[in-house]
Amino acid sequence: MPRPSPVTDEVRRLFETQERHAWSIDELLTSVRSSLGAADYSSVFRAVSLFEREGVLDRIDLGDGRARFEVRDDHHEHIRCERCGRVEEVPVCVLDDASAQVHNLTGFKVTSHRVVFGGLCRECGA
Amino acid sequence: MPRPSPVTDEVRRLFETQERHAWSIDELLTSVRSSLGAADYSSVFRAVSLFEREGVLDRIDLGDGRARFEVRDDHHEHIRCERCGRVEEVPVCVLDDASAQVHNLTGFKVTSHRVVFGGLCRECGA
DNA sequence: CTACGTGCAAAGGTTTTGCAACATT
DNA sequence: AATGTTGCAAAACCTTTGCACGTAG
Repeated sequence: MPRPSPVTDEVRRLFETQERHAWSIDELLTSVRSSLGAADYSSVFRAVSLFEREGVLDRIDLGDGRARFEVRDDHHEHIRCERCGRVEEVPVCVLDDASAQVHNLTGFKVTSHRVVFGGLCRECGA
Repeated sequence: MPRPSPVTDEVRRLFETQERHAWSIDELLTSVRSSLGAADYSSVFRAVSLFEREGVLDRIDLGDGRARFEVRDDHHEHIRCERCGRVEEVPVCVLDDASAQVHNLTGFKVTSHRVVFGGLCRECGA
């Protein structure tokens, strides 16, 4: 039986139950603190690092200077509001057949891609 | 007549004459030092910041933790070797007509996008 | 003398790690 | 007693800024 690990458990629970996408460590920490009362940044960091090592989470970089984590599932892209920073999921992969073209153009063996759209969300665009 | 500004001039010269894409500040600094003998990181930083403000350079983020700069020109995507970090240009935009689809799917007003392919360059893939 | 470019050093922000304390097995 | 989880603090890494110096106008 594993030892109690409230912080790690709460981080896991957040990813399992919440609909949120692309959690930053700070966002996770805020949520964990509201549940547990207290927690340290490094503990949350170690939790997501563990899950990333286990292959449960993917680390993504949206270009806003902070790492974000989300459950590893079907590939998709992201869209981030350039005004408020809100991040949502683009539920399709628009590049599935572009890789061959990229290979032809560059000679690289394409193994991954990462797309981030920028824009204004419904609230900010109004 | 402007004052002498060897560092700024040399950074400008690198962008004007070199074929390299997506310079990081450290890469610029190394190159400037090999030409001028000595230069400071902050001077190179201020040069690229100036050029970015002037609209001559674009800052891009390839997800490797360092800012990169390149001459503002026709929009294109990037591909980065996941092993050696080499960055090359993908001389097409594979997303020109995907924005409307993204808008329909998310409701965001799409104003930009950023694509980074990952892969293995010809040397590393062998 | 004034203004600008530069170097130096330090501040900021985020990620990462070392270490000791603590609790559970 | 041993081990794993956590908190605290500091290191590490990159970007950014404050300040003083030196030089050209």
